Amino acid sequence: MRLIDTDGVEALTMRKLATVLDANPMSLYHHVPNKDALLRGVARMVGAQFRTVTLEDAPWQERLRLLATDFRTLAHRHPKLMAYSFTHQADFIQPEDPFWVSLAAILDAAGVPHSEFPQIAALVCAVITGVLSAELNGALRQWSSLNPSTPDEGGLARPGHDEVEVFRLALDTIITGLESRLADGDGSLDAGL
Amino acid sequence: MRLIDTDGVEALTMRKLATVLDANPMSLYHHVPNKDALLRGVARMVGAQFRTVTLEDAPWQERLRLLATDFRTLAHRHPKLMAYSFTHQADFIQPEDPFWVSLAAILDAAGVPHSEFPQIAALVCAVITGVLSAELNGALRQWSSLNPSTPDEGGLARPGHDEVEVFRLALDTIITGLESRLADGDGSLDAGL
DNA sequence: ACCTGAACACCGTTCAAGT
DNA sequence: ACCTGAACACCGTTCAAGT
Repeated sequence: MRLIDTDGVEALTMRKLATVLDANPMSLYHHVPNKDALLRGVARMVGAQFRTVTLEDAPWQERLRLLATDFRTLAHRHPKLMAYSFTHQADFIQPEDPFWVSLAAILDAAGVPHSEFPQIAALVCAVITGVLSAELNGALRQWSSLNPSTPDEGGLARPGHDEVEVFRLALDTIITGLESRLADGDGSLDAGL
Repeated sequence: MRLIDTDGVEALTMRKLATVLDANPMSLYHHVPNKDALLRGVARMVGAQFRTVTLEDAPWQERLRLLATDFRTLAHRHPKLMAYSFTHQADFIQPEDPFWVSLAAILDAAGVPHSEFPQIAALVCAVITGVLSAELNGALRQWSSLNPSTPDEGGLARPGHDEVEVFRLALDTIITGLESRLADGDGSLDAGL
């Protein structure tokens, strides 16, 4: 983790790891089948650190906001590893993970019909990890500083810490969108397609 | 491109490229400073292929939907490269790109106030590329097939092609969210924070 | 049983020497 | 001026040989 956090996942090398551990590079293969398995193991260890409090009786909107920001907090603790996991490990989120369990409970509380659950859950996961990885890899800051067509207005960019705001904005926007979807088609109509 | 499309970006090697081109590996360095610059160049060439028709007088919602699906079409033409670009090139979308120009025009038509433009634009880009890269790397399919807590229901997953639907769903959801944001705070209030 | 040195098949890139 | 062979400093992984 120290190697990954400071220099990025691609800087983690079986050989470097071995020297840090004062071991022979080949001894690692006694504990792990290969480098990919090692990275999956590390990612799962970090993922297992996820914690969130369950506000049973709060409105689902607030619970979802809390779940997402708790996830963001974890992601910022190991940005390099999480950015890597989001894009290289499609199975990073597992059904038993607290994150998924909480998400399922929240969507259930929101009244998402069973038939629509897989798609809505996938949508929420995709938006959260998508915005988060844009934030972690710098794209979010890049986009926030791109003005419409007048790039000579004021300074180069806004003061700073725009990224939390964009994350919150994205979260609020899909929450509002889900609200109105759940309001006007409770009988699970495939509205508008 | 042939090498990248078939075997992925990480399979593109200066040495392999050279043999495909019937050249000496070192001759490449006469045309390109290094491998990273080569990948940026290829990514920009593909990005420049983006085309979308401008429906000046259609509602902004429909224009945004079209922009996003046109972008998705391009992404699916070179999935490996685009997935790589999304996560490794924060400046993949440039201010002069048709995509960005169109997005700016659409948000303007939607009545997004100038002060909120950077954040809304970043939000839209993040959601589109985020969901798209989840789709390209397989995470979207993974999530769609994860049922709430009854993993023993019916078959293993839905028939197929769920992913377009999730993309459309995400798009519709943020559009609806933006609609209500633009409706109730036209004077650019920082609502709800 | 456990460990490990040497080796294999690769990388990106430099640089001096060729034409 | 342009090209390129050899070399450098790395990789992940195998495998036979050591203890």
